[in-house]
Amino acid sequence: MSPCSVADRARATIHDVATLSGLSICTVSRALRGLPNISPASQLRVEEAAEKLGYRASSAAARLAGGKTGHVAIVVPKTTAWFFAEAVEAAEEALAHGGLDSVLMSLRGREHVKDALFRNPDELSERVDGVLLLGVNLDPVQLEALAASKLAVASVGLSDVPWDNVGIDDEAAAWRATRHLLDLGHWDVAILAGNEPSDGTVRTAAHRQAGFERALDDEHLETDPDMMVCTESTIDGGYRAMTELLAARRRPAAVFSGCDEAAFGALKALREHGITAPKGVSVIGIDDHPMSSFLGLTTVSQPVADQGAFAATLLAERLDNPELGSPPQDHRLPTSLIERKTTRRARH
Amino acid sequence: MSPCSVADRARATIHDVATLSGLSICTVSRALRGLPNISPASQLRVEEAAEKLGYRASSAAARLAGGKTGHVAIVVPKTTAWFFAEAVEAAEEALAHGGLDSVLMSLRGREHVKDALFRNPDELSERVDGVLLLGVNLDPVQLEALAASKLAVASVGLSDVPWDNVGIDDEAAAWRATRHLLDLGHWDVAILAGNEPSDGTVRTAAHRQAGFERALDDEHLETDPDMMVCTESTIDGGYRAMTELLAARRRPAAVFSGCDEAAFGALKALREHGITAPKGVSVIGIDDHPMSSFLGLTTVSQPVADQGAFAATLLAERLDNPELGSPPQDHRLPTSLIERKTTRRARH
DNA sequence: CCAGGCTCTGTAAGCGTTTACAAGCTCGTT
DNA sequence: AACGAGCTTGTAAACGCTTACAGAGCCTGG
Repeated sequence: MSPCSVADRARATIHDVATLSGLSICTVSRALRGLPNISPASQLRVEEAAEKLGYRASSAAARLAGGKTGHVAIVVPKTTAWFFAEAVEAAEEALAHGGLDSVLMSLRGREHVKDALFRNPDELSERVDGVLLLGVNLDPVQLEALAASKLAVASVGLSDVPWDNVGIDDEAAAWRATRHLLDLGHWDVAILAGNEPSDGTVRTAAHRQAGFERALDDEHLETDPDMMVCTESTIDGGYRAMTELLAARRRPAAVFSGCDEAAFGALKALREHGITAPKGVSVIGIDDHPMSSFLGLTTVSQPVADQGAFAATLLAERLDNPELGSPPQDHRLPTSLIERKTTRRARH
Repeated sequence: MSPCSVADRARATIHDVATLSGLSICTVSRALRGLPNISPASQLRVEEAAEKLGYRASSAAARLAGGKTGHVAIVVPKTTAWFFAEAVEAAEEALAHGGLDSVLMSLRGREHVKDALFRNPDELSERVDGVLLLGVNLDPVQLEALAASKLAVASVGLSDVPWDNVGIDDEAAAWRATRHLLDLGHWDVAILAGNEPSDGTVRTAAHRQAGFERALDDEHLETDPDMMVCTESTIDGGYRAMTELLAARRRPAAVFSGCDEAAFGALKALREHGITAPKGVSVIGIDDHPMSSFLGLTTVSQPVADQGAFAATLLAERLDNPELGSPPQDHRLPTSLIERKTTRRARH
C-alpha cells in the first residue's frame, strides 16, 4: 500500500506507464494512440497500466513533439448576438466531445482583429489545429490565405468556400416566408433587406433578398423599389427601416423582414404608428429568435444549434483523419414556417 | 535579399532570434519575458530581432518547460443567456489583450460536466493557467478543490470566494428598484424572486430578495408571503409566476422582478389579463437586458461587459506576477436606475 | 536450411522553451 | 593591487511526448 495511490502528487508520465507495463515508452505511446502493429497483449497491458495510474497525456508535450495542439479556434463576429451565442455553445459541446478544446475568438466588429488573425494563418496554426468560422465574412485575400494554410477549416453560414460548410438554404427560406404572405392574399409586400458587403463569404442577406424576389416573380409581380429598404440586422435597424417605409406614400399590406430582430424593430415602428400586426400589416421574419415566440412573430425557423454542432463535428472528423481526402461539402439544414400572430389573411 | 523575408515558411524559433541578435537563447528568453537583470542594450537587440523575425513563442514548448499554457478557461453555465454572452465577449477581449487565449467551457446546465471539471482541478491545470468563473455555482467541495489547486482564479457574480471577484451589489440594486416603486406610492408590492440552491457560490437571487425585503422594512411594511413567488430567471418562469400571482385574490399594485427576463414574462401574463403596465400594475426589473429598452421596461442596469473585462484583467494580472500576494478582493460595480414606461405614480 | 518478408518492440533524436548553475565583467573597497 | 559584490550572459539539463529507424522474432517458400 503506497502512501499515495490515487491522485499521486505528480502526474503520471508515459514513463511511469511504460515501467508499470514493462514495455517501452514508444510502445506505450503507440498503444495509447491506437496505432496499428501492437499485439493485443501489449495493448491490454498498456491500457491497464494507464488506467491504474490515471494517466493522461500532456497535451503540451504531445503538441511539441507531434505538432498537434488539440485546440480549435471558434471565430465569431461577436458572441452577443443570439445566433452566434447559440452556435458557439453547440460547437463547443461537439468539440469537447471529440476531446478538443475550444479557443474563442471574437472579432467584435473590428476589422483589424480579423486581419491580424487571417492575414498570416501560420501564426494561427501555431495556436490551433483547426478553425471553425461562424458567420465570419472573409474577403478574398483572407479566404485565399486561410485555404492555403495547413489549418483544417469548417464553417457555418458561408457561401462558396473551399471547405466544409453548414447552413440553411437562405433563398428558399425567404421564398417560403414571402410565399406565405402571398398565400394569405397580400399582394403589396415590402422587404426589410439586410445590407452586407457583397464580396465576402457571408451572403445571407443577398440570398434572402433573392428568395423574396423570386417569390414575387413567381406571381409575375413587380418588385417595387419603394418597397425594398436596406437595414442593419438589428432591432434598431428594423425600426428605422420600417419608419422610413411608413413615411412613403403607400403603406405595404405585408412586410417580410430578412431577420427576426429587424422584424421586432418593425413591429415597434408599426405600433408607434397605431398599427398592431397583423391588423393593417402582416409581418414575417426569418430565424425564430427566442423573443419571437414571446412577441408572437410569425417566422421561418432555422436550427442554429444543429448548424454549429454539425460544422464542429465535420471539423473534428477532418482533424481525426487528415489524410481523408473527401472533397469539402456544403450542407443545407431544413427550415420550417412557424405561423404565429403577426400574419393573417388579407381582407380585400 | 533572402528569397523569403517575411512570413518565412517555418516559424522563427527562439534560436533564430538568438542568432540574429548575437545573444544566447537564455538571454533572449529572459528579455522576451521581461525578467530583470538584462542590459538595456541586449533588451533592445532582442526586441528588434524578434520583431524582424515575427517571432512568437511556442506556447506548447513554453508550457512544457515552464508549466505555463498561456490559456485561460472561461467557464459559464451557458453562453446563450444575454448576461453570459456579454461577459464572455468582454472577458475574451481583455484576455486577448493580455496575450492569453480563452478556452471556452460551457456547463450547459449539466452537473456532471461541472463535476468533471472541478472535481480534480489538476486535470484542468494541465490545460490552462487560470480559470475565470462567470456566474458558476460551485458547491463547497468544488470550491475547496479549486482554491487548493495551483490555478489562478477570478470570478464574476459570486459570493464569499477566496479569489478576486467582480459583481454588483445585488442587495442595493434590489433595494433601489423596490424603493422606486415605494417612492411612486405603491405600497402593495410583489416580488418575482429567483430560485437557486442556497449553498453555492451564486447567491444573486437571495441578495436581491434581501434588498427587496429591506426596502419594505424601511417603511415598516410587512412582506406578505402571498406577494412573494419564486421563479426561474427566464421569460417563461416570469410568465408562470405572474400568472400565479394574478390568480391570488389580491392584485399587487406593483411588481419587482429579480431579473428583466422574468419581468418580460410578467408583462406578457399581465397583458393576457388585460393589464398593460404601468396601467394597473407597475413593473420593474434588474439587469437592463437589451430587450428592456425595446419593451420600455423600467429597470436597474448593471454593467455586464465591465464586470467580465474587469475580472479578466484581474486574472491576467495575477498570472503575470504570481508571487504578488495581495489578498483577493471583492469589487462592486455601480448600478443605476433607468426609468422607462412600465412604472408610474400610484393614483390613490 | 536459409533468404526474405512480416509483425512487433526498443533506441534515441528531436520538438522549442525554461531554469539552475556557472562564468565573465565591472566596480567600489580595503 | 587584489578581492568580492553585483550585474549580465552563457551552458546544459530538463519538460513529456512523437517518430524515424533499427532490431528481434517468427513464418513462409524455395
